[in-house]
Amino acid sequence: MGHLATIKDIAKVLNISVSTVSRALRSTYDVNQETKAKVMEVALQLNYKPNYNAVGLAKGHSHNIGIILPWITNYYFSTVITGIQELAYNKGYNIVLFVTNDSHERELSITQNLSTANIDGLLVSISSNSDSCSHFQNIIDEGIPIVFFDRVPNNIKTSKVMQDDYYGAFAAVEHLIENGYTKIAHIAGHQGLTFTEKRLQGYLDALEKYNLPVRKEWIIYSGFSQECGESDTYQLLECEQIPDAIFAVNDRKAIGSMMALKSKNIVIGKEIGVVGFTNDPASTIISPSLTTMAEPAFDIGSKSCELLFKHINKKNFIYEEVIIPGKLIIRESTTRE
Amino acid sequence: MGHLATIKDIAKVLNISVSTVSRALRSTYDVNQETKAKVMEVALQLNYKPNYNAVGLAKGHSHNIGIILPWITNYYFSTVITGIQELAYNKGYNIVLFVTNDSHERELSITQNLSTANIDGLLVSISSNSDSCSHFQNIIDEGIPIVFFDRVPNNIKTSKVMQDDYYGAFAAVEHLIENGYTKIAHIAGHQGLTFTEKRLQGYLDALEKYNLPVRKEWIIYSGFSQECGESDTYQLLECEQIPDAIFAVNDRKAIGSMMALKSKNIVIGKEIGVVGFTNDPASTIISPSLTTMAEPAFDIGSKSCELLFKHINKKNFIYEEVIIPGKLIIRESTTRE
DNA sequence: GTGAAAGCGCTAACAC
DNA sequence: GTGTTAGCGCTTTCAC
Repeated sequence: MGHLATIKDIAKVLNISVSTVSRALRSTYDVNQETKAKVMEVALQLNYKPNYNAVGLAKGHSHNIGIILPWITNYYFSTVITGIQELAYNKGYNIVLFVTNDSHERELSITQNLSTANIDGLLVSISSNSDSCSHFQNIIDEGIPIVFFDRVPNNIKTSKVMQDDYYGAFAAVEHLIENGYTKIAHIAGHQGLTFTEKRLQGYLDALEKYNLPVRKEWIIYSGFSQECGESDTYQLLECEQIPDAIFAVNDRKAIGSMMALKSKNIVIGKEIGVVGFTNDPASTIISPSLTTMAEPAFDIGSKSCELLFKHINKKNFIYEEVIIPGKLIIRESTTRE
Repeated sequence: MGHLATIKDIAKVLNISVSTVSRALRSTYDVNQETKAKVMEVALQLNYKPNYNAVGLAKGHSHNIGIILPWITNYYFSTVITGIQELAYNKGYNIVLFVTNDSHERELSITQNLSTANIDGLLVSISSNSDSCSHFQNIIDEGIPIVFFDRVPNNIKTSKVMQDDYYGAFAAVEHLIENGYTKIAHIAGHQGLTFTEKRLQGYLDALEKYNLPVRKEWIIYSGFSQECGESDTYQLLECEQIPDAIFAVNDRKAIGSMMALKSKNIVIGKEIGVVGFTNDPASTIISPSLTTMAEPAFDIGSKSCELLFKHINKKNFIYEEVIIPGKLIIRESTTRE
């Protein structure tokens, strides 16, 4: 207790030098098979674990990757993290987690206090009101790579991975149209966020393709919460022309919307169709079940992590923007009869 | 780019020694106010960030705490992490996250590969089938403190923080009884887990208090998933005596149970009452809404973290077991008319 | 194939 | 109040 075994201890036991031990442990350079075997044995015996602080200091990297995101208490982000975790674990990297609570100030404070010496790379999903992203550019300039996922800034040149927000939205709205809905509203997310804009564009283009009306009052920007979905919907129900379908930027808002509709005794599907985005498990719990564009959250996580490792391993790795398609899951909320 | 500022750089600029810089930066010992101000200024100018690898090496600790838990993709655990994160952030600690996927093998591998030199303490919720917990005892013996939360082992002497599983279950079942349900079943979690046993005991004692029958076939152990809740319920419906209420070990199982009941057109509340445990947001999304014992997930996280810091700061801190009460939230699933 | 020694960035005696 | 120096555990030239 108290004293952890070091390579010095191993060296002493075998009466060899620390450098040999170091080499043996990492099976690098040419080291005698016998010596190596002995080193391994003693290491095991002494319960030796490398001190990553020391390794990091000596080698100039840390074995850590950081994740910065708005929240973890929802299906999407927690699943992304699980995907990241899986890959990082296999590569022997540790994950250091930072939660911004979707606050730009917190995001700033986190990035400014981040000791870049302790993080080999960063995976980030920016907060809603991060119009300026210079704090991330600074980090990149300091030499530590960043891969953005989901909520990506558009003025930084680095790898990004996203679900197919544009076609996802397009397909969701097209599905609504194919099912006979014609007055389609969109309850959107925070204005300014790239994916919010892309989903909006998909919505608009689908309407245009089918010559359906676009009404300003049918497009409402607000937050991403269930509550926002609820209040947006009440607002929609006050419109001069009441829509017959709602495309929500995510499932939480779609669910809020359904709650509002149910409270007004509006029959979902028949009177007003609702389609969401995510495929949150809650979409099968609510009744009627929610039609939604499923997001490949786990894959987004593992793909982001994969790209990050490429950046870490070869600097000047050409950045990539990866777009992973979603999958429309048709359920009851868009069924008319 | 490339070169990060070090205390040496600061020292060079001001033509003073590194130790003065070091002292000034940490505002420890007595250092001239003027010198200190200058150091701070240059540090800011050079965008100096301490290299925690080096600090860790020199001081023998790491600024990191680890979290090991089964999953993060559910309301409870992700909220606990958020609570931990909040406290850790304020104390300037980083969080290193490990997910076991509820696999004992993974848990073992994580703990065995854990370099204890890089973690000052550990917060853990054990996996379902971790009957043996010697791997955690080993870590404690190596000198790094552990605080367990929620899923705690009972053969390790260290701080633990839990919701009040026993009284929570007792109160939930008592609520059922007060509402006239008399044939109450319990769909439990994995056998062997402390909290599973405590909730079972609360259930049993409530029945006993009111002289209600305990039937073996009404108590089903299985996993914690919604699917398990569903299949457990189908099994219950096959019983010779069909229960008129179900107490589920958690909300996910309760929801699975409700799905099963709904598929059989059984009117929840009226015919069969259901009560859960957690207060997962899904409990208000499902219809009828689910009565549940709310768990103080966030507080569990921050309290665990607080205790861990106490252990870290004074070794031989007497361990504490903290039990945080829950709160019964009555909704429709236990309303008879 | 192995050892000696310098050094990664920082802290902490110990001098003065 | 400040400087000098050793050392944390490891990697890595450079010798041999």
